[in-house]
Amino acid sequence: MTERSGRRPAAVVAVTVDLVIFTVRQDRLHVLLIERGNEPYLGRAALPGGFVRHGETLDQAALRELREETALDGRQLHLEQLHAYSEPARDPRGRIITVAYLALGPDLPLPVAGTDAAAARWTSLSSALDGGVPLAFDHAAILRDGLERARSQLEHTTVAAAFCPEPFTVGDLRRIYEAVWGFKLDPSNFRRKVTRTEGFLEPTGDRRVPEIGRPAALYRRGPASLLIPPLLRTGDVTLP
Amino acid sequence: MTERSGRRPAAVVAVTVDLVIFTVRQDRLHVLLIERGNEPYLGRAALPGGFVRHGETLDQAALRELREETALDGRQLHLEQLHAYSEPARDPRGRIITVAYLALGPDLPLPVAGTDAAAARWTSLSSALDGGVPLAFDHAAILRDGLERARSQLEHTTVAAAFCPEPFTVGDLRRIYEAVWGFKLDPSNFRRKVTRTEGFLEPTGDRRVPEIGRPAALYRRGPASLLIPPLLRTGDVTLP
DNA sequence: GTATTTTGAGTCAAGCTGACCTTTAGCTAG
DNA sequence: CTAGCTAAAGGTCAGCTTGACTCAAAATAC
Repeated sequence: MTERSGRRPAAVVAVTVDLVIFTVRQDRLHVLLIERGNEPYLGRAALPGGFVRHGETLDQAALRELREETALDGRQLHLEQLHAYSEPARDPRGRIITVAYLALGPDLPLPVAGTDAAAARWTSLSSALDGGVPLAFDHAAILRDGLERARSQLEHTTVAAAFCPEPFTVGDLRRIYEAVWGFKLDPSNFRRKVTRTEGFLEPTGDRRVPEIGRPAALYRRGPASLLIPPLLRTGDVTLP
Repeated sequence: MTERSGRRPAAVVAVTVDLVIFTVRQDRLHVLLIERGNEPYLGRAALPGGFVRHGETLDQAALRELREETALDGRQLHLEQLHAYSEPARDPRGRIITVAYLALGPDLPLPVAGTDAAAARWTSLSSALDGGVPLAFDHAAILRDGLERARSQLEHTTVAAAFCPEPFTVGDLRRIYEAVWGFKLDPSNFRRKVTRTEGFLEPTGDRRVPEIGRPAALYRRGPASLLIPPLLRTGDVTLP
């Protein structure tokens, strides 16, 4: 910051973190939404989140909210900062800036009851985005940005594996991609791609026998984090 | 945010924006640094920036700072939000969160004198990052993140053209890539790539006669913003 | 005119992609 | 026991892109 700081009064604001927590259940992308128990937007659906406390970094606040809302410790899932939203009128209570985080995790245990959070539930992305479930504040825009980031991350990184409880099969992983991107992938070509990418998948040696079909080899997440080259070349993805 | 907001005291913080402004001069990447005229870090080099004012969005604050520091209107250059930095001890004056922005522009007119900003100057990335010019606050980390983002953006988008004053040649554009990425590209293959990417370059029909060498065709920026597929497949870039 | 420099076009082997086909391994129905 | 079903796993192949390379074109300097 510049020395201008001493002359103009600094705008003092409150800062929150909001979480876009994605998971895939029944082959469809879901987001964790809570029902607001206070004004404003009482009763409306919203992204989980809360105020940043004194002495806390944004990352720490996001991890704390994640733990409080989902009883997840955050060490098992992917968490990254998404964007800061600052429209002065975005919160009727006053000047509140929020920093959104994107979290990707396997089909998580449902949020614990009994916390001070109102009812939290997994909502399919289609219901959350088509206007059937109106969201509080600017959370619809945040959700759209989170979806866009998640789709991009799947193409360029190995985070898709964060959606899969270990161990998982190549088919499990492919269904993650299909749920997030919204279209089918060729199973054979997908397998060739992910198994040839060094460090993406580590075979456990075991197999899983499904109810129908041939048994599939099981894998763990490997050490690689980047997908080079990316998974697709045609970069257009359609909304669900 | 959740209803928890009403029970716990919200941490009230000041928010600043800091700008990582890159340009390419003499085939080398440069960043705009100011010399601090106030405590803390009096006399140290720092990224330009300042406090967000009341009723102002972060984007507006970043554009305003950009205008104040560089006399640029921001309509000609690329500006995007980079990351929010929130380490409680990052500013000795107290709890100050900063949202960093990345700006890419052509070799800009040097910052106007006479503003309340202290001396501002273009600093080569090598001097700014090798420790020869220690930066105030956590600005060294912000600068590294900005460089990483800029390198990634060049690979996946057409923002490299934002570094070039129009009209420009394919060689001009290639030298941008070489300066930001820190290695040479094959001129012939680079030309094939960028001219075949639909909407990247629009020929003006004119040519530019250089001091030495064959005249080069001139181009304007096209409407495309994404590079599909990306420019490289080997994704490793070395620091300057 | 010759040397030099940069642009611009072309060649070619190697590798990857997307589309498609075949086989394998388990289950279930009859 | 066999036939049929499903999904996994592996293979084929034309077409495209890439990276390395060569070569011609257009200007200036000497």
